[in-house]
Amino acid sequence: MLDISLIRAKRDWVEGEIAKLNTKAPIAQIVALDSCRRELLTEAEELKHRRNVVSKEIGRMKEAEDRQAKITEMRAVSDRIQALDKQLRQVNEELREAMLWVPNLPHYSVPVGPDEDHNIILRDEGEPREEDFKLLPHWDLGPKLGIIDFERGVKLSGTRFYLLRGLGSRLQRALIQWMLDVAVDQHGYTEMHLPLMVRAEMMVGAAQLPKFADNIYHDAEEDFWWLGTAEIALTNVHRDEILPPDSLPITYVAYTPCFRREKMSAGRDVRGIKRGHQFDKVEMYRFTRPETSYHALEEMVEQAAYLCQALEIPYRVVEMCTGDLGFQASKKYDLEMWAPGCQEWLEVSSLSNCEDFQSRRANIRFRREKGGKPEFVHTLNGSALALPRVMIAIIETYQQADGSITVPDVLQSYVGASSISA
RNA sequence: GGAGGGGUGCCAGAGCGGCCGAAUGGGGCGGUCUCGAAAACCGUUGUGGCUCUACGAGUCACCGUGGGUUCGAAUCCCACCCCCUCCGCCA
Repeated sequence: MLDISLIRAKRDWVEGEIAKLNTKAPIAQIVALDSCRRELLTEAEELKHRRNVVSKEIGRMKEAEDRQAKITEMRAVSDRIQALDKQLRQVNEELREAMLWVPNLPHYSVPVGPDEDHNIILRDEGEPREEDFKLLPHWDLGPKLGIIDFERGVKLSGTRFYLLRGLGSRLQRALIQWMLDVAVDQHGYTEMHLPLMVRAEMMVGAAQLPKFADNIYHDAEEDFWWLGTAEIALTNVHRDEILPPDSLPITYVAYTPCFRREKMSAGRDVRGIKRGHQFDKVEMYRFTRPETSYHALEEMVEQAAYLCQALEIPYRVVEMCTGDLGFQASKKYDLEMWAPGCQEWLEVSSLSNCEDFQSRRANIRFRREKGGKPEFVHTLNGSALALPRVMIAIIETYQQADGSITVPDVLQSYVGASSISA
């Protein structure tokens, strides 16, 4: 959520920034509702002041006649207040709802561009593999090795579901374990185990609702919402808190399954394990002071990139342009791994600085010093990494001429094997 | 799932419908005393909105949440959320 006073003071500038995002927001409506709200508020509060004063007088009055006269007068005042409050409630609700549809604004450093074709490839690491034999895509190699089972996944749950089997399952578990260990042991993150379903307010706080309701699994009976990413739960861990001085930065890492309806990408990426309704992910998360959040973002990019390097898989770092920033981010980087079988760059990580966009929604603040005024924290999130796509990259990159897969060095002790064969 | 109890400020804990933004104790912060510390004593200790002649002033709101009754609600009524205890059931 943006600061309403920013919209009030610099409306044209805000509208210009939103235009860069190649999206729309109900700014005109917000400005109108805001001024309406303040008019109603002023009148209501003046009347309430009068009522407070006179009501105290009534309490002290002895003469029944005087008393009754004042009570009659105040009855009218109260009726008016009630009417104003009712209007005010409605205006407030409309204003809040409208504010929830306004996207975050881009950081000044973000390149301006209408869509993903204008993203910037910052760097490219590692040589894409070329062989004299044909490198198979994972959807062929996986079933051949008995480590991915598409048919039975579909039998159980329908399209976009699959099973991992044997060393395939173990390889993924090894990756999860290894990535958590790196985050905790090398980078000092605190590991979290989270609820996978949360209340609707958490979805609003993390800026998933109201805009992305279509993409979220929802249990109507209990009103539980399933995580599309651990970011949603992590954002709300410190909801409605004022963090004491010296508590920042707070850094968390969590492994969770993620659930997405994928309504927007119906018919796309249906082959293989690239885009399922359920996938696993290790997520890094930080709460920082405003002045350190961009440094933190760069650190997180390096931490995610380290994983790609350690796995010895070619990857690249892409900086999102304004048109591809999404709803919550002020600045965002993607990490992509090269999958030589399906000949595709796969997004394995997305790292964002949301500044105070989520912390305003979820009301997460901190104090610089004892007695200082509460300020909103900055929140950052980044995958480290998304499992299915890393699995694809490993399976395709490490395949051998005999059809087996060599296990990357860093994972061998976790997998308990150096290669996977049929 | 059944029965009961409860949600008040940083914590504990009071609170006849007006004198309650809230007693009292503890904690924190500042000070007196002290070579220093402890003890004792004194003072202080929330968040948000709006307005303005704006490093300040005024005002409104906030005692789980949302409504209602009333001239006036922490106090009365309704709904919801959460917590605790006991019983039942269960990985």
